Amino acid sequence: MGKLRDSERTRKRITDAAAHEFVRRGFDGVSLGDIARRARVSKQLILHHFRSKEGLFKEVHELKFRPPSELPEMVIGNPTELLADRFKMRAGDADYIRFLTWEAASGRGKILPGHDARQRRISEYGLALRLMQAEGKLPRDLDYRFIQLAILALATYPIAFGQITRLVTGRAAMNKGFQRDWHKFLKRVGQKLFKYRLSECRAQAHILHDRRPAQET
Amino acid sequence: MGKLRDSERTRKRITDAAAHEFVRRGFDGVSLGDIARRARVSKQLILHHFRSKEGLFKEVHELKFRPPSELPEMVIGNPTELLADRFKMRAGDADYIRFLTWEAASGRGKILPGHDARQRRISEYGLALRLMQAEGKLPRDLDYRFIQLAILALATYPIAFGQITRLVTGRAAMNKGFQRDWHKFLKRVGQKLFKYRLSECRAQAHILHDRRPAQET
DNA sequence: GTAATGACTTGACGATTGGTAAGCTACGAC
DNA sequence: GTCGTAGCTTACCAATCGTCAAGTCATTAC
Repeated sequence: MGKLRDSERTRKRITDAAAHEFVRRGFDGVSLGDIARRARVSKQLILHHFRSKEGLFKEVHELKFRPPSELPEMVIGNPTELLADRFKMRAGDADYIRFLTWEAASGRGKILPGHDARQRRISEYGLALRLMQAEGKLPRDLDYRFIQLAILALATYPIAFGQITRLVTGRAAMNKGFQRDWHKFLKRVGQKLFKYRLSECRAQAHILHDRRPAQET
Repeated sequence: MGKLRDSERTRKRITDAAAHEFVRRGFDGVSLGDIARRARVSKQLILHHFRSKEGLFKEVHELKFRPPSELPEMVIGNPTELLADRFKMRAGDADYIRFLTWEAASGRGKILPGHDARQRRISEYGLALRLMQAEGKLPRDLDYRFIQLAILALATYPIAFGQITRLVTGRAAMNKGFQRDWHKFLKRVGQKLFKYRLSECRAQAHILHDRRPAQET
């Protein structure tokens, strides 16, 4: 039964509402009053549970938008489907992408919330790619970090920059038809990019570069 | 010599300051006071010249971030360098990308400022790509609109999502070394993707799809 | 000259912002 | 029971938000 006072429940009500608002209008675009209204709670109660608007924001990030550091989800299947798979994941998590987009727009040089966990997660994925290269499942003439960045770019951009996707393709990024077609497109791109071809391997052996990008600016 | 009252000059001062602030902190993150301080002008004077904050924003978009509809810049050279060339352009226009990122984050479904000019510009580029397909300079098994979107994705994403680029590559998107390496990477990707190979052409002829994406959601 | 225009200043406006202080009251431990 | 803790409310706050109104003054057309 519902207790009249249940801090956990109200905290969840607040963070849910906050996540919804932050994703849609960004930190500066949302007022505590907006969140309070949506959570059906007084704004002072928000301040009571989370010390400030900033505190609420950090908590929301922690709860809703930090990658679950436990389950690794590192199931990497066929290398030619890396792109398409990643896009399918991204398409199912539009809110997260929106969050990342706000972060990208507003965060010039600021320290990232949850930096360490994210760094770890990303490095793991990069490591998996490097392993595939070592096994000959991915071309070796491409830096695995850049492959990773390219995967994220192709999987994320159409959803993040929905206005561009609409201008270019005439369809919304959330349109099911578009997502199906883009998925197919990425599969084909993945084949062209990542299929292991012995002939190419030999032909491009001379441009194999082992110079790895420096670690810092 | 400087006249004491020169509307054109002060308007420029204001729009310059506004562009700077809007790009860095977004519409909601900036107050008229901020802009006024940077332009060294009273905020009431801003309202005098542009009717409102909204009006100022639209004017700034018009002046600073609308593609110059005159010069076409449609110089498309070697198809395998489409990606790399586009990235070089983007890298030189970081402010514009930042502007696009704010737009992407905040503009869910809103009508775009300067929609028509942008639509025209983008369609022209798409047309150029289709022409290259017809001439056999680009693979025909990829929809030219998706090629266009992929080009924009790979050219824009690393700069727009600077925080991700840093996590993945360890370098800032504005780092010259990164830009050089990413440019080289895109050149190689362009070769793998867009080089015309007769053998593939024959092999993949059966999946040639003429079903074009529908025009609307 | 002088009058009109419009660039610019001053001073305030009501609303809303994030945040504080103090008190009330439901709950759980005992 | 009753008592302390903590969830929650009420009543404020100073600051800042975008905007308006009225006036000053430089410039220009005549």
